Amino acid sequence: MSKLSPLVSSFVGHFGEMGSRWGVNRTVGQIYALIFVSPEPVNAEQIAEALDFSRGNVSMGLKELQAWRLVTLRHLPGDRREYFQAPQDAWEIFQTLAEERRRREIEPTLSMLRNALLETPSTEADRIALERMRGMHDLIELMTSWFDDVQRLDRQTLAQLMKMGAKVQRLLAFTGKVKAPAGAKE
Amino acid sequence: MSKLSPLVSSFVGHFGEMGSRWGVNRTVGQIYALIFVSPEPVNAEQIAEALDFSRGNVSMGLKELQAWRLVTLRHLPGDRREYFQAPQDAWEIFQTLAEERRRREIEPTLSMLRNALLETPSTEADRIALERMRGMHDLIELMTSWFDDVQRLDRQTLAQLMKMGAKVQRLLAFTGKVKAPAGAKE
DNA sequence: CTGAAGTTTCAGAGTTTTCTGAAACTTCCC
DNA sequence: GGGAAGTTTCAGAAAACTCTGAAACTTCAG
Repeated sequence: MSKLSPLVSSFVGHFGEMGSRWGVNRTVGQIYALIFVSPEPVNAEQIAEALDFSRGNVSMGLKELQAWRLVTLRHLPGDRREYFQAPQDAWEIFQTLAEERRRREIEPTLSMLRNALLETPSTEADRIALERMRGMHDLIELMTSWFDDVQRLDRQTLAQLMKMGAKVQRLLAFTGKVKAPAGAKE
Repeated sequence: MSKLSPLVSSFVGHFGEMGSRWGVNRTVGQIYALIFVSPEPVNAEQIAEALDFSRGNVSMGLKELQAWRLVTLRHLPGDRREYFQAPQDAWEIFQTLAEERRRREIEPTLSMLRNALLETPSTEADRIALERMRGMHDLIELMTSWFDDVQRLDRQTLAQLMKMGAKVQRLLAFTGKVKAPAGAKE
């Protein structure tokens, strides 16, 4: 494990660089990348050696990856150390990421907006500000509740929906006509 | 403009705090928030005074917001200064954000993966690593091309799709039966 | 061309975040 | 309980990022 192949090394390096854009630090990105491509589960010691990070740093990084639910813990029989592996199911990873990002990046703002909307504006400027906040709030609510719905769909349906892509429009147009005759509003 | 109301002040403060989670710095978050709720377009000087930032900092922040396409430039007749305003259409904002994030957070990784997939693995470990990278690559491609499709839909269709939420499943199941009789694969 | 009004740049100071490594802690076996 | 193996914590060093303010630049009117 000590020396990484050029292939793995460049993958790991890229994740380190991108980490900060994704909301984690360099270390965390690299640790994840390494675990993701490792054929076998790896332990903290192996990670520290392969990436040349301090043991403490790896421990923090692993803790954060667990908080993101991006790695899972494994125990090998007859070995007290903890081994880590990354779920490989791409959909599952995507869902986890979406949920966590929502929790960290969207929920706090939604709750701030909800609070703000309880206020009664005392000036014209505040009235306008509140109106705009309401617009933002409503969009976020719509997006997240749609996301909830989509997450509840089974994979097959989801795959079907995605493969359809823009063609879904025709399908919807058709349904619209069946349910609401031409000229009906909305 | 010099003194912000408590309402606006807390909105602006929140955007400052969240900024780093969203991939911009505190200044940029606050400037955007201020512009977003301002009843009238504002100029750099007004922003600097309202938020108590240096003029240079505001200039950098506005540049970045323009790079994100989150603010637009306006000129008032008979005034040489540049005035900024935030588009208010929630869908448009959402689209812009999605596009920019994709460009910054996803495209670089996609192109790294495409490159990696051209390699021929020389060891078993590399072969496995490549396989996993391919999984990641394929999911990202699927997601982004679906996203392209959805972005091309008109608003009404999109709104309809979102309001349907999970009910879309029934619709798809129905189509599936029409097009591919029970038992057909996929 | 000149200078006033406005904007941008950037070196360096200030602040925040990350990382190390040693110490403290936990767990498990004998 | 004692101690070996392993993990976590955390103070302070190092690195990265942000912000200021003065200087350079741009634009425009006269």
